Amino acid sequence: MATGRTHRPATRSRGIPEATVARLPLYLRALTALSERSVPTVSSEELAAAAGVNSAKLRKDFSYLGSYGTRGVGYDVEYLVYQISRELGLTQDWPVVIVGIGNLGAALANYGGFASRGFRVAALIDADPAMTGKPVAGLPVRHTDDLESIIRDNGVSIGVIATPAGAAQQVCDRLVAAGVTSILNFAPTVLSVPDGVDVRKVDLSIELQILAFHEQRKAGEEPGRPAAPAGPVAAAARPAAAPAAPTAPTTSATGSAAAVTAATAGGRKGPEGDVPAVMPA
Amino acid sequence: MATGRTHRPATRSRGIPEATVARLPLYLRALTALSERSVPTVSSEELAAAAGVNSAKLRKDFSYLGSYGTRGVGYDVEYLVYQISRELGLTQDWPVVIVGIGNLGAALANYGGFASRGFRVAALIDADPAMTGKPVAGLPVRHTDDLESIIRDNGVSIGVIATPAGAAQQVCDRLVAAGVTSILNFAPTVLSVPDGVDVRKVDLSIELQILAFHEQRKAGEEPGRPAAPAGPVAAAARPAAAPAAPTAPTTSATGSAAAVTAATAGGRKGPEGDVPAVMPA
DNA sequence: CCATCTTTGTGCACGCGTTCACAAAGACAT
DNA sequence: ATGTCTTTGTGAACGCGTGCACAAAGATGG
Repeated sequence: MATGRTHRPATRSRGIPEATVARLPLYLRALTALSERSVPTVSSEELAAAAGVNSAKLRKDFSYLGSYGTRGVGYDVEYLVYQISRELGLTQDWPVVIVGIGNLGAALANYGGFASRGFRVAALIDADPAMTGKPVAGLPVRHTDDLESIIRDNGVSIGVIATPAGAAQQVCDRLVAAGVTSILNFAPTVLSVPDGVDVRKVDLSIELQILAFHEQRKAGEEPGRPAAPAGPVAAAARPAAAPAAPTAPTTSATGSAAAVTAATAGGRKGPEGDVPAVMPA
Repeated sequence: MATGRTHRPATRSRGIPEATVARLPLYLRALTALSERSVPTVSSEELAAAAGVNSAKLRKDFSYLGSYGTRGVGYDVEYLVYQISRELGLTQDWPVVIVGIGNLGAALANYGGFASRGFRVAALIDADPAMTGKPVAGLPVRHTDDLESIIRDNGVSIGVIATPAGAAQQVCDRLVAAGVTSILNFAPTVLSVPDGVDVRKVDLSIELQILAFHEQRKAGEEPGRPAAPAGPVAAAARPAAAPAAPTAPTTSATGSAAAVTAATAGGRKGPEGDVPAVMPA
């Protein structure tokens, strides 16, 4: 999976644990598949296998929603689909805007899984004037100048940011100021938002780095040390040069501290330069 | 953030907790930014703020790597960048293949954040013969028939799946059989892999559904019940019809159970039909 | 109506992760 | 050299999430 939740100290919303909420879409997908096959009921064991989780965990998850199962039989598929959909708020229509129509933004706009889950792309927004009016996925790209009015006219409360890192915080601020209270961030930056606004982050590069960590570990555990079976091409110390042990800083500690503080506290601008293309770094 | 890790019962690899590993890339990004600004040292407090985490957590995370800080001063930026890079295996060159060159696959191929982190796109692979040879992001698309030889010739151990859901498991099986041991899955399916293979999943739809849940909760807590301030357009019960209370299943429980078992146990084929476009559902 | 069998719902214990709070360590000034 | 001040590194407590294991519930068959 991608990264994870942003702050929210496990604020168990209405008694339903965050971990459970994160699994509900998984169950919903499996149930939808069963529903399409006209399967009337499932046991926790079967559904858990389909969703890739433990059956006890699944039952406990469902227990937070209420008792929708029948002992000795299992769960009614249709009924459970409806209950989970309702719990997730998927029985409503959620207008969504996508900001930043590069490669990724276009891919998201073309994504068919939106409408089927109650999400409707209300508008595509990009800062490049050359993009304005150009149709992407059947929608004309709107210019950033219209961001506020688009949000207000459509009652948008969920925004997707697919801009370069450097623009993300600024876009985020404008979205929030216009009334957006949930943000899905694909830009490789830590967004700062006021209380009451939810941010979730998807970061491809982080996922790959986590995989690399485990991959390296696997290779290291192999009997043969130098070359792993299907391991990476051994590239002698790519980074400039391995710095020696920490040396005493040349500038004063307080001096560097001030610089850092200025960069982060005032840091509405992404610390990392703009990423060349589109995807999360 | 996107979704999360797949199985792996918190197998603390070499003493470093999974949760810590997942945060290391975050620290690395913040440190890289500081390095580019030629900041020599950072305190845990400052770095934690830049990475959006608790300072105590950051210090504990670093303590798993060893004692790289200097009390009274902080951490040497360059040295820490090197240590984290090494720990994550980023000082090696990781050849990666992307399978499924639709909108999303193309976006990933064009992503500039790969090379800067030690990842190199070895090949782009697609099943559509019409795509074969067509250049995407400077690389000619290869046909699926060559998958095995590409993996072996380049020593690829990390694969990215950006195919429709229906093809994902099959592609996964071939990747694994050819020697891939880490997979980043963008298809909306639960992949089954043998032990020793890591799978991480990125699922856009799940992220949006989690946001919708919290958004609904916020709207529900507002004084005015029916229409939320910037809430969703109230669409009267979109789903077909709210099923009544669970009715006794018409077919026998054992009958339906068998059907489900067949669908999931044998289920190398995605339970959900192919998604129209490209992105995770 | 009773016995048996299946499957849910949950009490309980365990382990991981987070956070607090502080002692130890070192830099820096005098 | 000594004292002060900053910041790390970590012991310990707490809370959440997971998984076990079982009692309760209900279906099913005789």
